[in-house]
Amino acid sequence: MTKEKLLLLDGNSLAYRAFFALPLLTNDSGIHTNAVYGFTTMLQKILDEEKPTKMLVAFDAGKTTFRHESYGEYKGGRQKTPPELSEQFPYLRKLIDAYQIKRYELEMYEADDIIGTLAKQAEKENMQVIIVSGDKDLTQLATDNVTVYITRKGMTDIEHYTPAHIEEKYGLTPEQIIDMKGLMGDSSDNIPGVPGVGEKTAIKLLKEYNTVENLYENIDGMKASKMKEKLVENEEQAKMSKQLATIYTEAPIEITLDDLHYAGPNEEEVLNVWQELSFKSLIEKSNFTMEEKETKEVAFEIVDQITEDMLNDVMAVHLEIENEHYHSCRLLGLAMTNGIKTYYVPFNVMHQNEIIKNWLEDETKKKYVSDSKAAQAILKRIDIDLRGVAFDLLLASYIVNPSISGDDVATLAKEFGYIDVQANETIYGKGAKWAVPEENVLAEHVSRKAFAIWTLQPIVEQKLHENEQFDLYHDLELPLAAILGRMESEGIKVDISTLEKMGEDLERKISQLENEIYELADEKFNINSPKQLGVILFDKLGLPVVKKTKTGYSTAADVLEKLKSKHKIVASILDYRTLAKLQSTYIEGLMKEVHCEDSKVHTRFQQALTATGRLSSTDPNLQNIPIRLEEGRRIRQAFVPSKEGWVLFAADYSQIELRVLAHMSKDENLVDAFIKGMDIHTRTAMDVFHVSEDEVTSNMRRAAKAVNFGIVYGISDYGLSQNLDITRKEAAEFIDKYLQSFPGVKEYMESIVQEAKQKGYVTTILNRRRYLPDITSSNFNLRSFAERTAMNTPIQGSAADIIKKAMIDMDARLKAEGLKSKLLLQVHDELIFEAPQDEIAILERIVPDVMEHAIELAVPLRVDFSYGNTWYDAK
DNA sequence: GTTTTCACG
DNA sequence: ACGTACGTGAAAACA
Repeated sequence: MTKEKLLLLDGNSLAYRAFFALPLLTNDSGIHTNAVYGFTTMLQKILDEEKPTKMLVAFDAGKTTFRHESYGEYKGGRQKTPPELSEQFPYLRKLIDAYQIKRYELEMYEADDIIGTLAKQAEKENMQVIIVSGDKDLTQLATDNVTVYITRKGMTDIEHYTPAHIEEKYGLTPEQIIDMKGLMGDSSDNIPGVPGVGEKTAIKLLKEYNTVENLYENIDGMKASKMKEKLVENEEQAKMSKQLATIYTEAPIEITLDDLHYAGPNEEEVLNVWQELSFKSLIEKSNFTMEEKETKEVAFEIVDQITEDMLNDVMAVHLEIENEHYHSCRLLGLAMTNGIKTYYVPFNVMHQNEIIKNWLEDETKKKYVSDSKAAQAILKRIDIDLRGVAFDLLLASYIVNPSISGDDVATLAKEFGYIDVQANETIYGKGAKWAVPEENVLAEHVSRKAFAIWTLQPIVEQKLHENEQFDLYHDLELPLAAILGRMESEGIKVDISTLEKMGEDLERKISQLENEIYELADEKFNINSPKQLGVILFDKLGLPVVKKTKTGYSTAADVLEKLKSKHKIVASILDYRTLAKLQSTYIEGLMKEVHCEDSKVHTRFQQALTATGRLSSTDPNLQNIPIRLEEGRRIRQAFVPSKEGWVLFAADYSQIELRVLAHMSKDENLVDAFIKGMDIHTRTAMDVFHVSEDEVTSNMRRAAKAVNFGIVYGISDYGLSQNLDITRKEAAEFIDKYLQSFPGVKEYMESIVQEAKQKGYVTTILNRRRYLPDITSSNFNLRSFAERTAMNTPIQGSAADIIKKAMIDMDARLKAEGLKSKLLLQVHDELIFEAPQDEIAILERIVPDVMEHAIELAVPLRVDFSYGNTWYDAK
């Protein structure tokens, strides 16, 4: 028989953990669900990984325990359980019952004691025991057969405490965890410990004296110190604290190990609870079987001929494509509905059909769609110019909440509680099993999508109005989608032969470096493998380990940079990395993306993806083409105008983010610097270092520049210290000096974090929102992250608003001036056009004009520009 | 599928 | 004490 595996869960602790780690989710009827949700994801993960044969969830019972008898103040001063959490416990119990897991609580004892008692019993029976909790106290129970899992940030990140791990982490045995707590106390349980003794001191003392008792037996030998006094003064308190922290392993429990057999969940029951709690993503992902959900009937008709009477003035339309690569994949068909009649038109019926082409191109015929940019691009390929888009579900959802992940209609619809669209995966399968289903199935699926868009249009628009975001959606994102669609369809020409030549060049250099590296290492290995490279550098060559990753040694560039002086091989590896990156990503990768029909790349700009409102670019990503180093920058020589006699014209905002910060903070000093047109980093250096303009050294300017970056990112001393390779203390001093010089910035940063805490979100100039649920987390890391995000998002997001507005204005201006010049790319703070040579003089006038006045700020916006025969030359 | 690294603003 | 700078995408290795 295989060994029994017992899983013991600390119900209260895990629920608390989940509650504070996750944002306050609610189900459709307004009940809070985040604690149950976190518990569930953690439970699923552990069940999948551990496959236990026995299980129990222990809960605390009642208010008083035996610990209160010896110490009345135990757990005193504790905040009342928030009502948002209390209301979740009944659901948690229901869920555990649905999983058919035993749960247990015992008067006068805590969950810890139940778990400790059972763990000891199980160990005697030679079982393998896993304890799961959010509370590190439980680690005192770890033995060779008992592992304690503690959830870290989020709920599914779990740290495994074995005696070895505890030894490594604290240098203590599991039993000494109790002594540690006796000495340092625990504020959350109101255990006093010895005042002035924290974790560090406690560990130091225990390494010398092993236990609290032994410490006091030998305390006379300790040399006189403030700490010794404290220890002597608080001997009783320390001993009592240790007692309080000790988990009682002989609780009078009335259940036995035999009662804990676990045979798996009642899947239907679990699904019912999930349904009740609106755990849509879990329902989606689970492979639990359930009788077919009663989805609403959607009557649809597959048409083999299109007639005028089918086409109304307002309809929802959905174009079904094979996959996300809409510049190359097949169009399968389209569905359209007016809410009463729904039609599915297979591709071969709509193809080269004048009636539907005319309707799709008719500006006065309003279309509700999801992802209008994709629709426009795919139709363009069959010579149809989509017009009259009046609603875009994808963009509207993104404006309501940019954190929504997924861009398919099923996912978006579910966000608004509409469940009658199936996931694409359900219809098509995935991976090798992917296939287009028979026409009836396909037609129903696509019809359901169109119907969902129709149904959701008023609901989502209402939400936009409520949030005062309708203008942002309707006047910015929606027209921008059409512009981006044209940019993508137009594409940018790539000179393949230039890339090929560079590739051959690189190939030679790379193989030479390879040989050099093998020679220096005295063996061949895969330089691309951080793991193998780590072995060579740190084990074989004995270089000092600067930084570790969670899987081993870090070999990142900043680490290697510090090792450069230690061994010749390091510089070669850095060079190799640079060239290998160029070769694989920018030569080979880019060539794969060039369409052979027109020698162009057609990127896709993701318009509903980033949390801040920026665009992103994929297949290929044209927003990260090298520029900083000359070798890489030459890649840009391969990007050329599409027509003879044309050039590429590039215009970029200067310091847009800091100007946005000046505008929003109204800091007098920062505003003044921009109004006077000063070099902002030099000006910052003058103020921070208290020197005159000509006394600013290049190092001072460099430091000031890093501080300015830090400010935009949501400053932290640690981050700045890493960037400048200085100590944290020095970094903190820099920041302090900066904030003294720019008091308005300081005030702004503090107020934006306060606002985020109060409202739960931050906004940009055009009222784009980003929700920050972690801003109130009790977890330091999560909260700090959210605070930095609160500072950064209005800046980055407002800059994104500005350039998007500039793109719309620019499009109108080009049209108004009757120019042939075309906008091709956007790279966050710059626009790239191709233009006939004879329009350059005009562009030099109108591009900066439009960009600089897209949105008026309290400081001027400044745009630099240039042009040339390739992207490289537009510098 | 996740992790590490590195390209950009 | 806690351990990260903000926002992205692609390639390669490894599990």
